[in-house]
Amino acid sequence: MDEAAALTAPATVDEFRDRLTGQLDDLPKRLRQCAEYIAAHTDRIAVSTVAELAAGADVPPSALMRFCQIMGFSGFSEMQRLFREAYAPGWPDYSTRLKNLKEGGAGSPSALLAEFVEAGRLSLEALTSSVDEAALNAAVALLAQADTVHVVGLRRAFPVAIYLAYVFEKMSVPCMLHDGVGKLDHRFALRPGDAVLAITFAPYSEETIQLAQDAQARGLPVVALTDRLTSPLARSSNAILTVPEVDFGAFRSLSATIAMAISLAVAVGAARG
Amino acid sequence: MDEAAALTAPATVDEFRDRLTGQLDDLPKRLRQCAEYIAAHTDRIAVSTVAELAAGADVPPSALMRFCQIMGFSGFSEMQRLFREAYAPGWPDYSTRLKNLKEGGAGSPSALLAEFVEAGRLSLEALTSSVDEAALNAAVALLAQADTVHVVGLRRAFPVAIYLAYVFEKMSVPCMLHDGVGKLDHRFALRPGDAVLAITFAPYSEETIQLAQDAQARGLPVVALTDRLTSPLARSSNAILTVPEVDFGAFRSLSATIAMAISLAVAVGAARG
DNA sequence: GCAGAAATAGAATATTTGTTCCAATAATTG
DNA sequence: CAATTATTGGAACAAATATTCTATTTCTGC
Repeated sequence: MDEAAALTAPATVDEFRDRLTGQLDDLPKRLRQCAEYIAAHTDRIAVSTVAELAAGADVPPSALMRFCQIMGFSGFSEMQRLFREAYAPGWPDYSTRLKNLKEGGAGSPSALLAEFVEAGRLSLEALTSSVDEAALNAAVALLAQADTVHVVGLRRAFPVAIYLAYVFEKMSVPCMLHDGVGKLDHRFALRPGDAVLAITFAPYSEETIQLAQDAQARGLPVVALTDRLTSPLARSSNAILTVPEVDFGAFRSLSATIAMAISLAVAVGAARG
Repeated sequence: MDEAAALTAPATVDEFRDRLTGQLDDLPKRLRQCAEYIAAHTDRIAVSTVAELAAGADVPPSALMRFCQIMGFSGFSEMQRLFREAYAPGWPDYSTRLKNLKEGGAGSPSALLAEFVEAGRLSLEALTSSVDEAALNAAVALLAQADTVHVVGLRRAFPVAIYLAYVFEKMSVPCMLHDGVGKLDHRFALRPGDAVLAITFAPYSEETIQLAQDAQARGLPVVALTDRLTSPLARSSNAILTVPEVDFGAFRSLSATIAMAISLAVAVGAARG
């Protein structure tokens, strides 16, 4: 009676999402409303009633029931069971432990740690929503074609530059780190066919911007890793990657920046084979 | 009729926990079973029925109802509402977005990014549960008393060492970074009254271990930042901080390590005033 | 524009789930 | 040890919730 696809209910949340996106296009009006609301509020399924979800999607409860059946479940309860069981996430302990750490009192080492952990975590989560996949792919392509990758990043960006150089080395990608040691200026090491990976955050480092401009002027591709699209690097780069780092106090956690950097480096290494 | 405390229901999850631990001691057998089960499975309240929780606690449903009332709620439903509403943040689109990133296919840049983000996040969460507060406080005390802090960390630990040096500098803490540039060995820069902060992870770097041993032999305090308590640094350090970093592929995210390092540095800076 | 099919809304129903109450039991006190 | 009080278990009840059904509306293809 039913369509072939609907015979078996999704057994995991991932399967559920796949089926949802797969069916989204050929669905009548009300059912599509359901699908869209559910897609945007998947997390609430476990803790809501049919009536609540239906109200949220602005459809009558019966429409939502039909939606559940379209998705392959016998009804709402069966669908909800999937999400109630899948709902195990780190929530409980994690925030409790964080709270315990903070109890040492403001300024205590463990309270500080809790703050930095939280800043790092927020940064990472924000990164998943702000990442520009097209720019990331472009950046990988540019660097994968380069003869030598020149990495530049100073001050607070220097740890990231160092780590990038380390990863590139491990992946056998020819890489030169412009570290400013001895105030030596290696700009003439830039050769045709090379590419530059420039990293800087506000307050932007003059030397980094300079090198990026130089490279750009000589026709070399530049990839920028920075904090916003309005960064001074924007004008002189062919691909711009931004990371929304959450600061605590005067210091940034670097978690998101490093995650982005290492992904970039590994992808480049892989693309070169 | 009721005890004074029970007149008003907890308005937040934290208040709930406080009241729970407060009452745990003077509770009859069955109610204590409830309290203990609930304390251990707080996260399941939002997605379970009275019957399920009661079965888990091995008490009849009515006992659990009485427990809800003892806690100040009118009944189970009211208690559940607290947890259903409190549960909004964190999970919802985050894991969705992560999944979308992964959909680029294994090995695609955005899939890699998703993996590294996840590794970083897990590392940070694990850090909150594994941190040894006593060791952390001891480490801060040791470094706060030092004339000069010597930071050493090479290879994959080098980015962390660099960042520590940067933060110490910003906080006006006298600090010397042993960076191995030119293979110069600065071990004779260690003066009485100084302290060493040594960072290394498996495979451990010989030079780092060496410097720590030297310092220890000369009576200087050594703080170790490493991956396990059985690290070779353990023998030659006065305080040992371990970070449980989750790797993806061959590379570690460094998120937890950096969070620990920066907390340590800021706490030391603050302690010095 | 007219069948026929598909989709929809809302009311009616069935089921699950929460809640109360009281008799039975265990603990406490004089 | 008896009397009183507190605690417990389970059955009966009430409320909330999911589900089905059907008349009505909206699409679709000719």
